Amino acid sequence: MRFEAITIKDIATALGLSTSTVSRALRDSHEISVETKKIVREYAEEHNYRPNPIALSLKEKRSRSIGVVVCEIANSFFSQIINGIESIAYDRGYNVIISQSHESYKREVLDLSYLASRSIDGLLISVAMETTNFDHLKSLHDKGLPIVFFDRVVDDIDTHKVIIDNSTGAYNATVHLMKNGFKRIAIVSISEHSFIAQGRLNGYKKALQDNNIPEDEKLIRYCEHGGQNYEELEQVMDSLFSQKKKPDAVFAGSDTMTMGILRYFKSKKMKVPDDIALVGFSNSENADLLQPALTVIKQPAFEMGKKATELLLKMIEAKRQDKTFENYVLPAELVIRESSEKK
Amino acid sequence: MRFEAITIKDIATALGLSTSTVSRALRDSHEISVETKKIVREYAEEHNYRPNPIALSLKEKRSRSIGVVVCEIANSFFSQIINGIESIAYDRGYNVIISQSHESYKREVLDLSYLASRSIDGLLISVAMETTNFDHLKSLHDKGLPIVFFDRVVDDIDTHKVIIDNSTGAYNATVHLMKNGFKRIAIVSISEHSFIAQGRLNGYKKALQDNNIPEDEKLIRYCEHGGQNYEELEQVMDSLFSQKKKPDAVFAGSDTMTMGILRYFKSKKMKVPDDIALVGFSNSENADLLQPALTVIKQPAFEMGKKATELLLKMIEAKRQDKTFENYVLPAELVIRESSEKK
DNA sequence: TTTTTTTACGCAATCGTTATCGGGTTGCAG
DNA sequence: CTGCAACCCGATAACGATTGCGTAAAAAAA
Repeated sequence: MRFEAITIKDIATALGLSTSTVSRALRDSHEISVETKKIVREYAEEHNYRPNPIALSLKEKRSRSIGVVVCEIANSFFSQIINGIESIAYDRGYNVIISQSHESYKREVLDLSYLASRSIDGLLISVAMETTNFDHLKSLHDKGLPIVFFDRVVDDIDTHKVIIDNSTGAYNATVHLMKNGFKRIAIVSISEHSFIAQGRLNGYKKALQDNNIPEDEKLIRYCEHGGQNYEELEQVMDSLFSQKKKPDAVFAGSDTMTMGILRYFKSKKMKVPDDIALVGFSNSENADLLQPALTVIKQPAFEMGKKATELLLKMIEAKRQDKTFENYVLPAELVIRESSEKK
Repeated sequence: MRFEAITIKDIATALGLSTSTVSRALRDSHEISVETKKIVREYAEEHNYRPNPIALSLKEKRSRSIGVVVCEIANSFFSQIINGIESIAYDRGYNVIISQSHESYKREVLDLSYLASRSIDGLLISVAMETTNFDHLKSLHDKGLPIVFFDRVVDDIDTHKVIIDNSTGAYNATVHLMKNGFKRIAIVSISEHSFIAQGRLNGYKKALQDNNIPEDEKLIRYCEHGGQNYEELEQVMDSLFSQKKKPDAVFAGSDTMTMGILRYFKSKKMKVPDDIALVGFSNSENADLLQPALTVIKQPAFEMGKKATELLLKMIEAKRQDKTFENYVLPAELVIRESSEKK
């Protein structure tokens, strides 16, 4: 606060001491007498002195702020993650600067240069779906900026990563559908290049294999933009359901897509689960209130944010940099509801 | 970035100039020769020089960051607002520091002292539902901190405010229910003390009056904690529906409560809208996918965030403080769906 | 030619804080 | 009585950037 903020200098002149003495007294240095400390502290307390964080940052060459890049704040999965990030950062006295990439590579590069110019101490990022070139991240990493990836990670940058066990999540969901009698299970996935899509696809395929159901490429579809625009999703769905042998269940690869697909079914008057079953990744708080109540794979978003932040702060505050990095994998939970029940 | 960040001093020594010359060259001062400017600029460009924002903050006595206090990030209404805030702040080069009050007065006070200690240039706040004493805000306001209230405002602090037209929103929703033939319309509102609850209640009452329906106090209920915990809501609903003359429609006063009430009805096997109609405030993106598709009053959250931020930045960047403040009122939109249709 | 003005740059202070160095006073052992 | 810690504290220099002031040299005016 610039508003008549009291500084160490003010205390010094008021008490007839030097700034260094005041500074030391407040930091409880042994080379200041007990009485002086007491006087200084009381005065500081009384006048509600707070060290100027900006001056400290300048001196310590650290901003005590961390940058966060997500695609969208207004997406329950990411807002829950941010919640987790905040909860740790707040406790440890760090600022959180949030930027959104809106899944755009260009915007992500811009965000990063902005964050770098704000001199962040570390970075938490879930890369945009569009991003296939990681030079902007590599260059920051090479310069020594502590980075922790979460959810959408970059394989060939060596640092901490916090991910969901996408494979097992997808596996469980697929097995669940098969157990409920569905035979032709389609998967609508986000961009094929993405790390996450790979994991989810692998789980899906493994589930088919383990149950001796042959893969059918016609049942595997991708949305390059992750269903951010409904039109893309609609096209993909149209092509999926214009086939002769239609799927009897759909497994949706992201929150936005799960909702989009449900919306698609409604618009086509397809009854879920009677005409078609649906299971999808989703962190919506209200999946139980949907029509039908949706079977979802729920991700521990809050924990993810917490864990990623803890790892980042550990890196930032480490005396010397550690060369061993964690690859923290969180389980995804299958919540079974109506949308996957055969009638 | 502390990572080998290039400073003005580095440029100066590299080019055999003084820091002042470099600084002025970069700021395009007229007292630097064209050639020198060119040399400096090229060198700066080449080495990707960025002025250290922390040093600037210290000098200019402003942090270029604004504080935001909301009750919950992971609530679509507020995350949409934050989205709006970010969109403006980002463009104007401001940081956004977000804190959550979780509707707790204590936490709100803590948040504010934290933000103040982070030396924010201005504050955007939607006060917690618990908060009835505003001294913490008044004291900051008196010290000269620019504040803009949004959504939940404080009447007796004189500054910019951005609110939703709660009264008209509630009025339209109530009239809509009456037009659809509902007679006993209950309102379940957030804390009675709140500014918002008052507006919504007034709209509700006015709608009844205008249609010559007598008010019935038994149909007006409050949740002190705004339905943050389901138990509170359940109790209120139980008492509402244990009456002899039961309501045939419910008007819910907040996003959380709207979802909670729908959940309540489902748990009690009450069919919406056949047994009971429901209309509520909600900014959920998926209200159309609910069972039943929900008639909601949707608030222009994104715009609200934008407008509040614009006003705040205007205050912050004003040479002299203006004494006339805007009370910006945004319209709420009634989106009609199944949950309010009589069959 | 001399004086004045302009040009183009450097010096040093400043923002708030801490670290380094140094200095004066006291107590105590040699 | 001297020397040397121990104790308490002050002056100063950073951190990176801006800015008022000073000034040498060049240009213009006298």
